[in-house]
Amino acid sequence: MQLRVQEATVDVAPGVSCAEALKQGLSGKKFKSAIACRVAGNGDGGVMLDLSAPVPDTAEELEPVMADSPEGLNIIRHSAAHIMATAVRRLFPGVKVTIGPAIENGFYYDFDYERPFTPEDLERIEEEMRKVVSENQPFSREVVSKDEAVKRFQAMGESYKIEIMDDLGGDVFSIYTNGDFVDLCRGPHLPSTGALHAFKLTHVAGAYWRGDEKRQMLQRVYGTAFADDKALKAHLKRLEEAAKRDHRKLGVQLDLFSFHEEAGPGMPLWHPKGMLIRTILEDFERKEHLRRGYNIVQGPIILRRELWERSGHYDNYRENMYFTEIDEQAYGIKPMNCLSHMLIYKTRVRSYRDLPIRMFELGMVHRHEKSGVLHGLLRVRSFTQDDAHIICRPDQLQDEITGVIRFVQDIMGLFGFEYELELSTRPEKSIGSDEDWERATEALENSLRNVGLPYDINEGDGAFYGPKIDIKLKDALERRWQCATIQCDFTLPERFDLYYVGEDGERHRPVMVHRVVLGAIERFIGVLIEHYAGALPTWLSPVQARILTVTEAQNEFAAKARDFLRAKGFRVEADLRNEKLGYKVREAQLEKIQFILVVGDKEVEAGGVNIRLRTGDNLGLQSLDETAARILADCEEPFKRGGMRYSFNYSGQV
RNA sequence: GCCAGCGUAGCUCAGUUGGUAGAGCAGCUGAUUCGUAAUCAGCAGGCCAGGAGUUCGAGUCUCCUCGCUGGCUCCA
Repeated sequence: MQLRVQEATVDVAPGVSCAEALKQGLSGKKFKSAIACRVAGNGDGGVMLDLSAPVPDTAEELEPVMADSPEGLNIIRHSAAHIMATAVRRLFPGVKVTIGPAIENGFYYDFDYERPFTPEDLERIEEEMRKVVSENQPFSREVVSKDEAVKRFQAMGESYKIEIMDDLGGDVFSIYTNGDFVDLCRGPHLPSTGALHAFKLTHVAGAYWRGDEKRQMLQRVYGTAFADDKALKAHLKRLEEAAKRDHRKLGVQLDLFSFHEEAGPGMPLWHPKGMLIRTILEDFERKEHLRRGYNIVQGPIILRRELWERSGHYDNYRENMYFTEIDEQAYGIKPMNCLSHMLIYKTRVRSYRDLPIRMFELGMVHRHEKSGVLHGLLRVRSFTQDDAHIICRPDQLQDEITGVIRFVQDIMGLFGFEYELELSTRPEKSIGSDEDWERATEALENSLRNVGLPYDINEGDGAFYGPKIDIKLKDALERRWQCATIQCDFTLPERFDLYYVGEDGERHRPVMVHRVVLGAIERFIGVLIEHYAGALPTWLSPVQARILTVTEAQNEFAAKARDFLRAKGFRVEADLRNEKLGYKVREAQLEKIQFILVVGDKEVEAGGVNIRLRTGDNLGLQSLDETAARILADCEEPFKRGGMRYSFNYSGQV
């Protein structure tokens, strides 16, 4: 039999182990870091082979899997999980293992043990793992009948593995052995434990068995592993850097917002600079909604409880709502803005000619989120949605959804965000006819296709009243946060008896689309801060420029220059303190101010300023007019960049 | 809500085996008038998250509550 490893051709005997085949292939020196191999060209695009398994006779070509490829990293990390389980079983007799997959940037394994693991345990486990690695135990694969597998796991007391097999179904299972540890596993793995070169355990956490909060809480141990030490160190360094971009840290440093135990958890308070960012963003949004044919409306923060009963929110989300009572009347503090919008719709009879009606509200809502989920600005209890409800005819649904997706596309492009789209379909608990669901899901999917954006399908993850599209952004640590969402709703128009008069003179039921673009302003600003590491684009910066004097002799001119720029609408401060220039520069730099304008005797004489950017670049002496032109150009730059569907003309001036 | 960890001055942190609270930065006062990331000196600043307990004595040990952090679950 002949095996080809990329350019290298190796002759191996039939039935030789894959590890041996790879070793021979590698002697061609083409794939120094290959850790596994794959059979290519066998019809279904190739299968991963375990290195310890014999090469099947059908094999023609072997493709190397490089250690630093996504596939290779998965193999390394999943093998690391097995090695961790091996170590844990040695250290903690009586522990039961459950599942241990590779995940983004690492791996974990869930254990059932009599007590939680401590950070000290983590160190011991890591140490024991190093021993397992140094023992260089080969991973070997066997395919056995279910009866045989059950017998073996029963003997080891591994009841979870049996439950997994029952859930998976099937008659035969592959099991992997290294040393005395046997695990139910699909594979593949490294050839042996000694091939794991760089790993680190990071933290322990509780996790429910099968992700079900009613079931056993297990101990999850997280770790990370890479092809080599250099890559591992680089990853840990990245995490350190990411921590510096944490919006909670920057929020304090830049004096944007705060939380108070006295005010209540999840209730942000906006300081002047943070509120200025919000104001600019909100102004921008109002303009963008108006130009897209939305109407701006506003409803009250509290509405009578009966209304929430009618909408179904009282039944479904009572636990997460705040209530109050006034004059013996029960009120609910709104967790959503749609009810007011529907009441506005109902104030008159609407014709088919009036639709679609798009109502936009920067609506402050309150949701009593579970205490454990709160996270800085990214998950709060009091927040403002850039919410809109589109009430339209069924035949308009598709175009309306497409319009919203394009809107989202524009905004995300403006900020240079990468985002993920998910289409969520009908959940088990839901209301509405099959026909409605199909039509709406199809409208959402068609729109996604029309716009040509890639998306994932999240089966059964829709809201109970309709399917939806979610747009997710990443924070500094690459955790995903839902921002924009587009949801179809057949229920509320029904419950509130919304109708329009059609061409035929009859009453018809409209469809309602709930949608947010930024999502919650709070969350969006949190993600923005992390995205830009606090250095916001000039149009959004609370302070666009600061004028620094070298000595007090220039204070008069500096104040004039400040007033000149302010009169043009820019947000400018003057630092007239009796401090050294270097000190003032440092402060401005730490505050991430884009334009640092230095004024000394030379500049006063020339009637200009010396421009230093936050990048450290020095643009030299510039006139005040030239300075104003530069600030403006900087404001408009993101709007002019490619990829935008509309040309904005917005400098963020307040 | 669940599991674990943490909570000392506005911020970042130190605080020996339990013996009565400390630094840097920020703030205030004064001096200094200075050219692109920290001028010097002085002053002030704390119910050690809150409560209960153990102890002659608790920032240090135990329990409860609150809050924060990392996960899990949830997210209309």
